Amino acid sequence: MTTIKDIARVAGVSVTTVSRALNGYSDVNEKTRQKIAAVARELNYSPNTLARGLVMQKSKTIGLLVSGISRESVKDNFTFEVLCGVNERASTLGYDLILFNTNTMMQREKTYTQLCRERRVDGAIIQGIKKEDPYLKEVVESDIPCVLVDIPVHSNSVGYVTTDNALGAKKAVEHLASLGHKHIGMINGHEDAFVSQERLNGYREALKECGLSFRSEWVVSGNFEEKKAEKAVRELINRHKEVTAIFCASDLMALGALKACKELGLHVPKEMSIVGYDNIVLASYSSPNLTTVGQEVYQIGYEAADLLIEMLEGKETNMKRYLDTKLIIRESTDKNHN
Amino acid sequence: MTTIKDIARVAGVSVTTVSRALNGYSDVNEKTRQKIAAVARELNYSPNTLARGLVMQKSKTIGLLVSGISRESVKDNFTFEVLCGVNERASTLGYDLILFNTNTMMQREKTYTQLCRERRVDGAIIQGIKKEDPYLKEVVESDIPCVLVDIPVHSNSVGYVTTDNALGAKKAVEHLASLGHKHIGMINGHEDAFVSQERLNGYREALKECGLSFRSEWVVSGNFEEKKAEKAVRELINRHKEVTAIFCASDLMALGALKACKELGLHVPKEMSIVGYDNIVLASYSSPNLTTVGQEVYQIGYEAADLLIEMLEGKETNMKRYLDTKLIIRESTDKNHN
DNA sequence: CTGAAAGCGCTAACAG
DNA sequence: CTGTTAGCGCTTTCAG
Repeated sequence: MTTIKDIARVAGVSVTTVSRALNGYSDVNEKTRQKIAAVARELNYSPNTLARGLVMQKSKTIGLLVSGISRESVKDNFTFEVLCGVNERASTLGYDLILFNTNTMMQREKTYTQLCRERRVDGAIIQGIKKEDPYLKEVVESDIPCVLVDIPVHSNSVGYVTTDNALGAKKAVEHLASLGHKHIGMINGHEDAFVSQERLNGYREALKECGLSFRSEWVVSGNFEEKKAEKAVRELINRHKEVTAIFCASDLMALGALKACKELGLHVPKEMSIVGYDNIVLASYSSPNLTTVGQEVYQIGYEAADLLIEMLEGKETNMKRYLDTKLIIRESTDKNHN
Repeated sequence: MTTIKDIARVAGVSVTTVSRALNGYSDVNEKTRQKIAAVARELNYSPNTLARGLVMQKSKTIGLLVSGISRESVKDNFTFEVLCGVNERASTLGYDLILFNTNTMMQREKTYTQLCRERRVDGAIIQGIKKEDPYLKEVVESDIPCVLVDIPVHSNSVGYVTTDNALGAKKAVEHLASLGHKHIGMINGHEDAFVSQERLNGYREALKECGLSFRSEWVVSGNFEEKKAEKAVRELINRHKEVTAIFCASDLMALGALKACKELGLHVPKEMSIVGYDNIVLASYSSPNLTTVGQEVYQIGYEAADLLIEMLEGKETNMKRYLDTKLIIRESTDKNHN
C-alpha cells in the first residue's frame, strides 16, 4: 500500500509538501502540485484515514446507534428509513457511517460512550432507545455530540429531531370527531417511549377541544406490537360496546386492530373506524387501507445527520428540529353510523 | 481522553506493560495486571482503535457496500434484512460495520477499492450490485477480501453467498404446473441481475420437465418494479389470452401483477394464478396473499458476515455458501379452471 | 516479568 | 514555496 512517503520519494519532495499538495493547500507551487498528483495517481495512492484521524483527532465518522436492527424490526422499517436518510446526508457531506447495535452492545458489555470513543466517532445519532434506558442518561452526560431521534432531550452536546407527536395525534382524533364519533378509544405504545406520552397528550387535547370526554378505560396499551394490539382491541371492544372509533399509536397496531375487528365481525369502517400512525408501507396495502398520520421518516434521518454535522462543524444552531406530520385519509375511517 | 501513557504513569509501569496487560498477554505479573486494570477503570480508559488499527494494519471493520440504500428501496426491505443479518453476526464476532453507499460513491467519484482502502476495512460485503457494474470487475480484481450477495463470482479473495435461484424458480413453476396450468408466463427482473438469469433458467427447466412448451413471448421484463410489472402483465394478458398463470421474479412485481389483474377484471386465483419471489412482508398482507418463493434474507446477511470473517481469519473455506428457498403456498394460486 | 525504542501514516508548527 | 522535526496512541521486537 503506497504512502505519502513513497510519493515523496518518487516525486523528489518532502512528505510535508505531498501532504499539503494532496490536501489542496494554497502554498504549493502549481508545478509541484501537478507532479505530486501525477505520482499519486500512478502509484494508485489512497490516503489512510486511520492515520489522519489519529493525528487530527477526528475521524469523519458518525456512529449510528439503533436498537431496532434485529430480526423482528423488519415489518416496520422505520429504522431502515431513518438509516437511509442519515446515510444520504452524511455521505454527501463527507462522513461515513459506522453501525452500532445496542443489543450486541449489552452482550459486549460496552457502554455507549465506550463504543463511540473507541472508534473515535465525531458524533452519534441515536434511535429507538427507551425513555429509561441507562444509555440515554449516559448520552446526555457525556460530551460526545449527539442527535436523538424522537426523544426531545437536549444539553450542551445533544440535540434532537422529532415530529410534533401531540399534534399528529390531535389531527387523527379530530378527524374521527369530525366524522361524528363520540366514543373514541386509543391503543397506545409502551410507556417507555416519549412518542407514546406525546400521542396520548394529543389524544386528550383533541377530545377536550372537541368537547368529548376522556375515559381512561378506553385507552389500552398495545406495546407497539401487532399481536398485542389485536388482543387489546378485542378486549376493549368487548368491554366497551359504545366505542365506535380507535386511534392507534402505530400502523402496526392498527393492523392488529383491523384483525381484531375482522374476528369480531365488525366491519371497518362501517362499524368501526381505525386510524394508525406512521404511514408504513403496509398501511396502503392492507384491506381496508389505513387512514393514518404520516411522518417523513427518511427526512427525519436526513435532518438528524444534517443537524449533527452542523453541530460538529461549529455552526450556529438551536439543536432542535421539528418535522411535520400529515393526516392521510384512506379507507379505514368513516362517518359514525350509530 | 486518557491513553495508555496516562495509565503507565499513574500505575508506575511502562506503556509496554500496560499494553500487554490490557490485551491479556500472559507474561505479566498478576499483581501488575490488576493494578493496571484498576487504574484503567479509574481513569475511564477506552482504547483508541484508530491507533491500534494503524499499527496492526487492520481495523476490525467490515465495509458494507449496498446500492439499495436509497429512498426507493423501502418497500422491498431485502437490503435492510441483509444488513440486519450482517450486523448481528459481525458484531458478535467483534467487527464493526461501516456503511458505504454506491450512489454517493459515484458522486464522490471514488472507486470501491479506494473506499475500502481509505478506511482500511479488513473486508467488504457487497449487495445489490449489477452484473456489468464496473465495480464488480474492480472487486474481483482487487485483493480485498470480499463476499458477494447473490452474485456467484469468486476468486482468490472473493466469495459469495446466495440461494439456488434456478431451483427456487423451478419450485414455483412446478407448483403452477401441478395445478394444471399449461400456459405459464413469467415476469422477470432486469437482465443485469444474476438472479434474473437464474430464475429464468429455472423457469425454463421446470417447463421442460413438466412437458410444457417455452414461449419467449410469455416472458416479459418488469425490471423488479411494481409499476413496470403491472404494465407488463397487462400487456402480456391482453396479447396472450391463453396464459392462466404467471411466475414473477419478485413479490413487488407480483403485487403489480395483482393490480393488473384487478384492473382487467380477472379474478386471482380463480382466473389467473400468480406466484411471487422473496416472501417480503407485504406478500402476506396483500389480498389475495401471495404464494411465493421464500428466502431467508436475514440468514443471507448472517452467512455473508460469517463467511467473510472466516476468510479474514484464515480459516479453511471454499468461499461459497448456498441457502435454501421454500415454496410458500397462500391464496394467489389455484387450479386451472379453463 | 519489564522497559526502551522504533515505527504505523499522517499533519502541523516552525524555520528557512 | 519547501523541508525538518515532532508527535497522535498504540504494538512489538529486542534487551535486560
